[in-house]
Amino acid sequence: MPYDPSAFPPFAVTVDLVVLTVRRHALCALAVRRGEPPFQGRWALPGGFVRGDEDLETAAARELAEETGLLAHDPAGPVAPNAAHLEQLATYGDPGRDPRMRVVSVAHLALAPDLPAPRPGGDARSVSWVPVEELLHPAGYGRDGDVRAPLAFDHARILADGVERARSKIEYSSLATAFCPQEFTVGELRRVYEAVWGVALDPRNFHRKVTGTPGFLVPTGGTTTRQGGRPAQLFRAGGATLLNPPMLRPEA
Amino acid sequence: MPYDPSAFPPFAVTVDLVVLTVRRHALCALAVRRGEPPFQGRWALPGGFVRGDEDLETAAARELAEETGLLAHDPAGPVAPNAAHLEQLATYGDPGRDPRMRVVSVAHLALAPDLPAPRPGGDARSVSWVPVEELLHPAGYGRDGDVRAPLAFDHARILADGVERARSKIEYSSLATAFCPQEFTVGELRRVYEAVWGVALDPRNFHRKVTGTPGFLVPTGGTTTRQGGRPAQLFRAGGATLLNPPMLRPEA
DNA sequence: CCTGATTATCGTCAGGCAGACGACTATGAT
DNA sequence: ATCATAGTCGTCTGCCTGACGATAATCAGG
Repeated sequence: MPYDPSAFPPFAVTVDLVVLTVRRHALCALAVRRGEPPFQGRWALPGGFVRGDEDLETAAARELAEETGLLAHDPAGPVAPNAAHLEQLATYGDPGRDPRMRVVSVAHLALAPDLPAPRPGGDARSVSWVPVEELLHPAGYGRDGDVRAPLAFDHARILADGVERARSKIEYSSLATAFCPQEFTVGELRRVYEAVWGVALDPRNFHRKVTGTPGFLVPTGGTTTRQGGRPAQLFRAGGATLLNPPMLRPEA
Repeated sequence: MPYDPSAFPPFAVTVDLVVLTVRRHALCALAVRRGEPPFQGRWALPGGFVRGDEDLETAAARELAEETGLLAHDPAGPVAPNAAHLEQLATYGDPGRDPRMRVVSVAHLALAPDLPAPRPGGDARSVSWVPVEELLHPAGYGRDGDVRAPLAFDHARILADGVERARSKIEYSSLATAFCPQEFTVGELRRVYEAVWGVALDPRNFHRKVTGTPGFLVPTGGTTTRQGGRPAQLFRAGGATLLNPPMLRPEA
């Protein structure tokens, strides 16, 4: 089998984004409404072609910025106020996943805090935060104008993989703080876990766990009462990235 | 930004394989010696181009079979005697990672039992099991004919990612049994963990843990004395794929 | 046959952590 | 003032783990 540079079939390579946030106690994903065939009028994940001289992660960060204005979080640099966690998720390359041509898509997962202004970029397409439940199980939903149809292409599977990655990763890492603003309370962090896992957690045990794990949370000294009730301490994310022992997800 | 099917740069897409096994108490990876530039004479991971009508996982399984004769394990089908675990690892696409052209490589991770005949396929290239320590830290090694040079391309990073995936995944899944033959003893399974993690485990606590986890191990009734000492019970892998609570990796 | 080396297997005990849940605190709303 | 709401601190119990003692069943060699 001698090497022949002309003997490989050409592929288009794209990045697709699973961008997750927590809004109003629900896990939501960024979705764009398709304006043209195939799958015209259906929801799809944002994404685009990788450029000829571009790194995969750079392409994902560029698409993220174009769609949301979010910057990918650089672990080495300073923490930008609108930084998001970004990591590679998986790659999808079935022949026929795009009817137009052979496309291999490197999906990425981004986690962002609930943005005051999650408005789309300069693009004219409709971009929205949609609860993942609606996107993954569209049958039971669809009040008023909602598109009651499954996601375009194989994006339902990509989204499901991204959601499962997020669900399992907040178990053993401090990644849940990526859903929170820079300063947050224990209760707000707990509501992130509850929204992502879809369960209720005991506030007292949760408080003991997260405040007792060294390096997870750093108190800032301030307090807030924005949730009502007794004022709560404000924290920032600490340096620890791994949670040991992990936060256990309750049985389904 | 109107859609233009001709506006994307063409990429070559390959699959690279991190095939791991445990031989003589050491974690080993399958490596091929490169016979031509670039990186002539260096170790590289096995891999090849994805065909035009081929699924990514199919391409990985095909390469695996070509290099080792192993079949990818089909969870739905019967357990073949030479079946290996195969899963997607990550995708590497830096411009310039291959000096010849723009190549995006979808790396896969395969875990195989120690094969009596791990001989290469019909290919003329030199294929060997090499301890991962030698491949990742070549400076301190290299007795007699060994190539004391780092892996070709970005394969050292791919291998490191694959090893880390295997190390973390045997913590919370029953995947370690993929390194064992169909029937194995608790001691043999323990030596797998010790080789992959590079630590010593207490045989008594390990025995209690694995035999006490429901669905992990199924006794076959037979015993063996192939390790010397008192005869040990033989087990098969049970149906459970998730270990809850996980097997804890001792601190480094 | 007896002895020691080797591996497997069972048991015990103390410490740590999680789930269940009681109690108290500090705010805003009525 | 009273209530609803959310936060924070404790207690208790059961499970799991790490450390380690003890026993069992084989083989090698005298």
